[in-house]
Amino acid sequence: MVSEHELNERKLKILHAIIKTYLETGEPVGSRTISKYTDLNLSSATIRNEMSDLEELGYIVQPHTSAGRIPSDKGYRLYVDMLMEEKEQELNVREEQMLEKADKMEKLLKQVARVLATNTNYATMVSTPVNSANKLKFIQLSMVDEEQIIAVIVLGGNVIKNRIISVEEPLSNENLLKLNMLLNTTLNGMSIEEINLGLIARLKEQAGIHSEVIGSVLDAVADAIQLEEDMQIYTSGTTNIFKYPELSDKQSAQEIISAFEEKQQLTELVTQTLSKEENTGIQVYIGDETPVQNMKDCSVVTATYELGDGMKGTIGIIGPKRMDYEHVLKSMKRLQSELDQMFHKKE
Amino acid sequence: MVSEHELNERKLKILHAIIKTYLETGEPVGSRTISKYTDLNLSSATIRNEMSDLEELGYIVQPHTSAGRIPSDKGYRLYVDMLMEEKEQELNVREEQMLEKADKMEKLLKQVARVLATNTNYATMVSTPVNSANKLKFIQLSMVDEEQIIAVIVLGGNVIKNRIISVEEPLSNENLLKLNMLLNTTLNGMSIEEINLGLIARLKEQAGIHSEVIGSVLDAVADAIQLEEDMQIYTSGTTNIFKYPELSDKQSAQEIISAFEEKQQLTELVTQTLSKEENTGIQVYIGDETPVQNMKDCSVVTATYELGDGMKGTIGIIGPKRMDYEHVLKSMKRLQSELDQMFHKKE
DNA sequence: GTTAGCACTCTTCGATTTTGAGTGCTAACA
DNA sequence: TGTTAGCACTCAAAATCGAAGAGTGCTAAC
Repeated sequence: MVSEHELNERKLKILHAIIKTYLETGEPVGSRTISKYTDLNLSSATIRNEMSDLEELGYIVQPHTSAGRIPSDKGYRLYVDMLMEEKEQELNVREEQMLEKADKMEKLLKQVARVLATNTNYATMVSTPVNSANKLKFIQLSMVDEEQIIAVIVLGGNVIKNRIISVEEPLSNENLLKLNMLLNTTLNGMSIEEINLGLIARLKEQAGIHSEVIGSVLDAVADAIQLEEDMQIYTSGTTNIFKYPELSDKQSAQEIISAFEEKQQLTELVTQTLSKEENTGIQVYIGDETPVQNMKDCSVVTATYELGDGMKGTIGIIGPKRMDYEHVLKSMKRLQSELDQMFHKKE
Repeated sequence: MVSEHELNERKLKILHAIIKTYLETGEPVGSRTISKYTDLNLSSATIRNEMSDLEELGYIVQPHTSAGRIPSDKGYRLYVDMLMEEKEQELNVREEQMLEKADKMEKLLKQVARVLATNTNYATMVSTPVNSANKLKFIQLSMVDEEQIIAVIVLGGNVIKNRIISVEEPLSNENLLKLNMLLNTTLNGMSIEEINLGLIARLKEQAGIHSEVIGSVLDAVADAIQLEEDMQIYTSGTTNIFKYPELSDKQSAQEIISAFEEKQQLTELVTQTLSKEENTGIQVYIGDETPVQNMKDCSVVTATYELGDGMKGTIGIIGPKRMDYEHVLKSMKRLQSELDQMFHKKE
């Protein structure tokens, strides 16, 4: 971690100025620029000396001799942690409207991804909410036709799952009713961890001749309750990466886009994000810090949102390391609170 | 359409040779190459004369003077329609295994997309099957808790939909049973078109005090039965386009990748494909022929697959115009029949 | 400690040249 | 009459060259 002894105030100011201008221009920044556009009133030569020190300390690097300096990962990290001041951001009415319209959760989340992408000019992702400790709320079996039973399973947060179960011979209405009763009274409010072998054995016993149906049902329940399976991830603005030359060479572009298409890696990012419990729920990964290998030349900002009932989802922004962190963090926070409002208005 | 008078056999042979070598190399092909690598035994000068004719007829074009020739869209079209001979293709055991493993439909389709992408080196898409004339098979209402009813709707092909309906006061078990009976006897086997206002009015009347629940339920049914809503599209190998220089400049790449991310355009492609009833179910769009604007510099090959019950889905391959049509068509046909087998084995 | 000045390094950009593939045309040939 | 050798010509792509310019590091003076 950065000690204060390492950098005096002047060095900090210079570093700040370097990073800020680099975020805007994307070009290496030289000593002359800093000397002119800050209120330090130092000559370029002095700046050069300081820059030389900063480079030695690892906060900035030179792409090649006789080029200006650009921030290193360590420099960015310092910037995000200490230097950056967050500016107030006005509400954008148009976005507001876009979000209002979305009626269903799924559409809403897609919309969120899109709004965020157009608003920030980075690539974005939004995961559907999942529940790490999900509880059973309701089970119902019904005969669809002679050979098939449909099991409707409602989890906390009104997540609905269905499974079709095939049986040799139809169950009578009466038996079905009994079975439903049995299942509901026994399993209601239970989480997946609580449904153990002993319980299953007991259930089967009570079900008598229908024990094999119980087995199938419990399999279905266990299957349905697995969260990863049905976490969806929506992405938007992937092609925004082409706006940043440092990411749009074939090699990088290919890696990043692959990660966005094969959702596997994003899933990884989401689970990792959700597992870390931070106070604000917002995390910044710079370069190598990211859990997604394919994005090691990017910065990734994630936020978690909550629905109550323990349901949590993740929003992510992926862009170049010279990302406009102030803007992004601000947008994230706004979205977070907006989603919060929406979901809590609904209930 | 191409008349036979326009091209004698020698011209056809030369055109064939040009296209074939261009498909392999991706570079404009000159007269010398053709004269050397065919059994025509003609000098390059003669070939040049013929090529000049072929250009005048619009089958090939010259990117610039003093370059070789490349096929025009018209040339490709002739090739696909007449010239191409499909070579036999050996079964690939590894793919076979990959496909076998997938247990659920969703996974299977994702797998199909992936296999096809790695096998062909093009970008691929697979749509989940939808039913253009879907019928209601089963409806069941249940109380989840005091204020919420869950409606489970099963459509032909065992497609299951759920809707949650809020009510002011709970329905008694008895009433629920009646309502279920009423709904099932009335609506069973009906398609969306058959559920008209008269029927709805009659239903509401019979339901008595629960008429407003009926209204909500029917809304839910209508909503659930809409096909577009829940057609999913899986893509794979989008980044394969970077393998073809003619598609990997920023402009094109961005357009194509956007189309793959925002599924809107692909949905368009699917509906268009499904609406055209061809004998083999395989279609080839070359360049401007494609329904997807963003892919006008590509060739698109689509195939439809069937599940019975009128459920149909689409597989698509998107690549450069100089696509290996033989290989692609062969792969498509194989996949088609393989999927057919699988789905009919299951039932 | 700060700064002016200067030599030096590298990239970038444009202009120019070179190279090589490929054509079209003409004249000769079978 | 169709085929071919030969040659002049064209043009894109690659290589070469020479500023121009941005920026640095170092030294010496303030």
